[in-house]
Amino acid sequence: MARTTGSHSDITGPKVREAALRLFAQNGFAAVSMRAIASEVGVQAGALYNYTPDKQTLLFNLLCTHMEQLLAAFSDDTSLAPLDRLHRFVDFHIRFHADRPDEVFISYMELRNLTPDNFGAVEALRRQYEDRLESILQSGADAGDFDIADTKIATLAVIAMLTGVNTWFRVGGRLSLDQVIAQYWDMVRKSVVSG
Amino acid sequence: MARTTGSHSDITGPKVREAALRLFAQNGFAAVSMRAIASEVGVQAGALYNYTPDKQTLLFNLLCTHMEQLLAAFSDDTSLAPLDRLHRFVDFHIRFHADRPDEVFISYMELRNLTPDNFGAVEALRRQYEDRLESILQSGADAGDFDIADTKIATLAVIAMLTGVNTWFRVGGRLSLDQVIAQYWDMVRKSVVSG
DNA sequence: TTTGCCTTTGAACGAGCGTTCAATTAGCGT
DNA sequence: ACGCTAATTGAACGCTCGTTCAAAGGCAAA
Repeated sequence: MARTTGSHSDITGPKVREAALRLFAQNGFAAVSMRAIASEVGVQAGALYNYTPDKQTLLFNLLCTHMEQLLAAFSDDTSLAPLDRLHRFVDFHIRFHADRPDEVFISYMELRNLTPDNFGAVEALRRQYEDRLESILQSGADAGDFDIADTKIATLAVIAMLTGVNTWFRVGGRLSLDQVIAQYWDMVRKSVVSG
Repeated sequence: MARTTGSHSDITGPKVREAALRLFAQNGFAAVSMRAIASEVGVQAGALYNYTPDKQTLLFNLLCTHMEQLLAAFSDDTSLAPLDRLHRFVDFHIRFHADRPDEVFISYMELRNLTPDNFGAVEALRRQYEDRLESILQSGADAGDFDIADTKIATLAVIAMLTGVNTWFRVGGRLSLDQVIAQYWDMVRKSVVSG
């Protein structure tokens, strides 16, 4: 046997990325073999190399795509009051991340499995995202709406807190996503305003 | 050659755990071979099996020991005011974790490489620690000192925020640990009190 | 219907993996 | 000084890994 009935690049390509994403998130990059990914897709391992030059690039593309979608999805509105901009950021961040648990997970866990070059590229994208939040906090601090000792630290503190939602939140759990967002917004708001 | 000059169990045992800890933190459990650990210690791979029944148990012991030391190191004082108890927790958590970056890192990253039984044991220890913080928040909420919608969520939010320090803090960086703790305490305090 | 390309197979490669174990020897108790 | 024990070596086991590639065959255009 060689080429099989129904085989097509447009179908197999996305399936490879989806299978790799799910398996990397579940078992970790190093613990997932190309054969395991192939088996999930329903092809032999060799066929994967029509869709990625190697395993490393497969991971890199997943992380890059995720970060680019994250940056593209959030649009700040600098004409709003800093507090409203922050509110929109918190709401967006929690929702976007809750929708993509696997992507978020590998973006944090598998960074060290990137080559130095690839790591640098992903880090640069992450920093861009952090800068979006920091500029909001800086605006609020400049306007006197916020009381923040160091905006860089506050940025990292808020992002860590919000991203932590992904470690425990499950749809259909005790609380709805709206309830979760409401409480996190309450805590974030209080933590940065004067008082 | 067989037994080598200076070889001794009391020396090699700790060296194995230290090397495994460092390498697991640096490269990830799955990416570190027993031969790599042995090489770091200065022995052959076979010698490691005098100190651990297998690689999995080596990881499990590292995580277990870390969690047990964490639990043993923090002593709550329920006679204090909730705000003071929380202050002590924040200070303790950041200092303890900043002192053990490798242990903290693998405790978060390598949980999924544990067998289900081992995972359950470590999870139980982690939950004990979270419960310590939650009881502080609950006390403050009951006393009317804190304004918290859901203490379980607030617990996870605070811990995520505090543990996030480890992803960027480095001794000798722009800020001292005391400065970092001061700002995090400010943010945590404001996020839970009324306002 | 034929042609040629695109996709996939399946075997193969060398390397490295966790783990075991008989042989060997350093160091300690006597 | 000597024998025992504990620590270590080094080779070997069967297995899986990422990756390559000639061969094969489905599919679309002509």
